Amino acid sequence: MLDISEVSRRSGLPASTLRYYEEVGLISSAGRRGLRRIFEEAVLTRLSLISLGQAAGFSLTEIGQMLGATGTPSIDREQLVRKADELDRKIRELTALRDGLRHTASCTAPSHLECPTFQRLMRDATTHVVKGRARRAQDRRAAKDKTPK
Amino acid sequence: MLDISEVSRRSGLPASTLRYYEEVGLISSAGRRGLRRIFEEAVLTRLSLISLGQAAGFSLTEIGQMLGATGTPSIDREQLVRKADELDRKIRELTALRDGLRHTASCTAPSHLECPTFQRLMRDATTHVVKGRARRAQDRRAAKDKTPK
DNA sequence: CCTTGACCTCAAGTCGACTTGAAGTGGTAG
DNA sequence: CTACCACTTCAAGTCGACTTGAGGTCAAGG
Repeated sequence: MLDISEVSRRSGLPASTLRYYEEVGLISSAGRRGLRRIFEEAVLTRLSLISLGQAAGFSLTEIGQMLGATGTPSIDREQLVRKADELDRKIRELTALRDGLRHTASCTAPSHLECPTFQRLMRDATTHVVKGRARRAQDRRAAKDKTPK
Repeated sequence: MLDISEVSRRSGLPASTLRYYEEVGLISSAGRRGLRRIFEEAVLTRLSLISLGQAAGFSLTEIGQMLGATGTPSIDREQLVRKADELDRKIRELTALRDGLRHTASCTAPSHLECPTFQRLMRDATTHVVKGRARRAQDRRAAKDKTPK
């Protein structure tokens, strides 16, 4: 049983963030001692998963879904596979970008923008970045229409 | 020479975003026809680079630095290499996360949190996520101290 | 027993990256 | 020539993810 400062110390997250996470249902405390939250050790694992998910570019909402909204961390397998595929795409993008940067750094062409290798890398990598952007914009509009005010 | 709607169409970005990018100095227009902005073709390349950078998790500010604040896209080679290394780290993180997800999806253990493979993947991957978080928090505090109000 | 300080709540603030809306302007089709 | 409408500006709003601050509570040490 850990108090909030202990969780903070061991997770590296400020107490304010832990309270916030509890408020939005990402973690839960095992109860209170007086006013004070007490946490189980398991929360540390959950916090690791959250940080990891964030590093992967998922929103807290998505992470909440992946971890199971309600306490128990039993997860929808199909959803996991979808997320993994998403990550695969992202990794390919980043790899292309990294190669692009490396190439640009060592390319002796007068302007790397003229280099065909660079151009190809870029075009490849950008295609579905834009698609993703368009999709998210669409999602936003759809959400807004459902809640017209 | 393209007008803003043409750039919007070909880049997939709303006109409002293009104006915003110009305002913050990420792109520039070749001039005006009356009130209306006109852009060179080259802006499309630049916009691709910007989207790419975003997909890689860089802020617009960082992207501005990478692309060269002032018009010309000649870039600091050393900075490029640093960014590439950063991407390498991020790619490794994401790969670990992806493997973790895949493993979790197929693991038959009663709870994947008890699976040693999963635990190792997670611990490995989270370590410097937390470091990065701490660093950014530190940066914020430093920036605030310099501009005490 | 009383003070201290780590914890609490709740409202408001911040930051990045845009979007939205109202009100104005001017190139061009009819 | 004039009406239309795509463009413009500028201020304000939004969203996610937190942080900050004021004011309150209570367990433990002196």
